[in-house]
Amino acid sequence: MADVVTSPILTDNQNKSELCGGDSDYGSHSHANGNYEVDVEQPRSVKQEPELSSFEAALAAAAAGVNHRKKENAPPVKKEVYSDDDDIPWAERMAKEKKEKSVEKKKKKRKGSDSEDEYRPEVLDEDEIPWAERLKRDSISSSPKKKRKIEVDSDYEEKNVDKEKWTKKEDSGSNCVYTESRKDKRKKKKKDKEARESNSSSSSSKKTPKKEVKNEQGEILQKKKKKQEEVEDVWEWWKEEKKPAGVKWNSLHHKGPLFAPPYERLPDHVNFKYDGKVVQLSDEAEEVATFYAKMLNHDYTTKDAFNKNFFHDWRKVMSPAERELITDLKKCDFREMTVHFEKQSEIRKAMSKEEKAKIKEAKEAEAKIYGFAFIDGHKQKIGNFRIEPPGLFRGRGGHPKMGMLKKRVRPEDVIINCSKDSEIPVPPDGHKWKEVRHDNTVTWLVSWTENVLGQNKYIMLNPSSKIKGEKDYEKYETARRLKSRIDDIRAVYTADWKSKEMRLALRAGNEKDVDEAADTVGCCSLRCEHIKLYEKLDDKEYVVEFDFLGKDSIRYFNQVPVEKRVFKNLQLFMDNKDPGDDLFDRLDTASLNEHLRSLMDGLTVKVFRTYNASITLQQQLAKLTRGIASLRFP
DNA sequence: GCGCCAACTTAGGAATCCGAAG
DNA sequence: CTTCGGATTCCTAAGTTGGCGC
Repeated sequence: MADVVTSPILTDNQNKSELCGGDSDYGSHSHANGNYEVDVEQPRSVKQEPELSSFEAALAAAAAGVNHRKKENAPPVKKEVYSDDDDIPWAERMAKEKKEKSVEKKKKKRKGSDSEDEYRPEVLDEDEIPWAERLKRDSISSSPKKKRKIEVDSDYEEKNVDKEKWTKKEDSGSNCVYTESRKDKRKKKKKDKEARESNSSSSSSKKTPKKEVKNEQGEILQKKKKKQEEVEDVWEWWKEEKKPAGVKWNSLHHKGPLFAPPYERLPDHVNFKYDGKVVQLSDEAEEVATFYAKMLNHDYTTKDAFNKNFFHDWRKVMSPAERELITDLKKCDFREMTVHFEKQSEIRKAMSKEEKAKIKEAKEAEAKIYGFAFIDGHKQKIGNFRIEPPGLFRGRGGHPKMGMLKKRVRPEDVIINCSKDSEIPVPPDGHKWKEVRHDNTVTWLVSWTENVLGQNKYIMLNPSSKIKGEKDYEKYETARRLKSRIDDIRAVYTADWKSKEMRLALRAGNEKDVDEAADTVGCCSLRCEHIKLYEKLDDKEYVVEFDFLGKDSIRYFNQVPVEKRVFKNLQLFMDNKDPGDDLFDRLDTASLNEHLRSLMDGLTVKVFRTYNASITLQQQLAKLTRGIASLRFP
């Protein structure tokens, strides 16, 4: 069975490797046996996240009295001494234990043997050896075999190539030709095969014109050749020496960003009407009006905040005369524009194959120029080489800024990052870059500041690139280390909980400004109003009910029976607080992660997410592929 | 030490592709 | 051939995290 936690190969470039965990529900069940069932019946509007244990960890950290940012404002945590051990505030016990542990740790360190950070399981099973090392080891022990594997169709190599949809092929001439990924080719090959068969077996059955078949056959040979060279060009960066800390590249060369095409005015017969009368808008005002017209049938335009923000920003780009005339959005009639765009999209859909192919070709030509960067001499695909076009900000949930105008990005807004000795990308005619820098401690090629939230946006490499792959690799290695430590770590905070654990699936949750973003929370930013405590609910005792908006304003609702002690602690946390107060006022993501790092080097909340998603995928794969030998990972 | 922010990852939703069924 | 719906890809919003400056 494929070892998910082991292999960076499975961290595919669409971030979907975590999908298995991401869409499944762990939170609503207590998994004493560790078997996480995927619950497909979870209502879509109420989402449960997979990072089971972050909440426990949060509680642990909170209780351990970690330093926090809002200490001054926080009401003092009630200190009570209980005679019954069962009723001693968990927070206090944790603090005590932590102290004892740290003393023990120091003792151990003095002995000079295994410090926590250098923890190694006694026996390394295959799982615990980093994938790269295993690969190296394998290549040493059986290098001829390995070499053959690369040439033949091994799963491992195939996945790598798949990740790279387009790979460089040095043609006999100086031109670089890009071949499609194996996956795509497999599909094409299938088609080709069918075409050939139908051609050779019966000349009468002509599904495709003869001329075309001939071409395709020619292509097959070429493709075979390409396929071999493509494989040779896979950059096996995981076998290379690592760069010094902080350095992300030695040389970086690219063509800069591709800007959105300039605005083209609507045809004369498409009109905007105000108060029933046709109004000729200026270029700027018309462009922004089209953004709204394109969204007229979308839910967004029924939202007050969206309309208000749009109208405010639209009026800003109007000419004084327009601004004087157009004062009420309700009197604006965009329908002709909307109909025009709908027609256009229908025309696009109804285009002939040839026309579509032409457009595709033109896009590919753009991608050929702008879609690649050379990093340390290797050609790598760029993730998003097109600069975001202007439009209306589509904030999700109840975002207060939805509908605001996202302005057109000009070269003067753009910072270019490349190596000093490289050919510096040329800005469009008559323009200048905001800045050209040569910072090899970051991975972005281009950046600009977006005007709605004032945040930086970046052009970065595709997930299949070395830079992203390496990070992904690290991520899974950390998750793998967590696999060997998870029992210890859980034991730290569940020592007294015996059988029942309070396992939840929550994000960490950072503080944020309610005026700047939707009011969503995670574990660390939960407020008292987000939980309800029931001593008894239905037939269960000590039930905690969670009801809040998580990431993307997706509602999280869950009722979890917990250990009495956990329940009492939550009661304690809620004591003397208003509904709007932070539940864990002594906790934030920084201190939580600091605490986690003390348990394991490199451990953060996110690692639990990766770990849980991976282990779930592994378990599900094991369950569903039992006995299917052909699905074995090499 | 704490608050802010740059840099980076993750994931929702729209657009597009693609294949099966009618 | 058309229609439909699921899969895939693209785009970018919304998170997390670590480091830096005050």
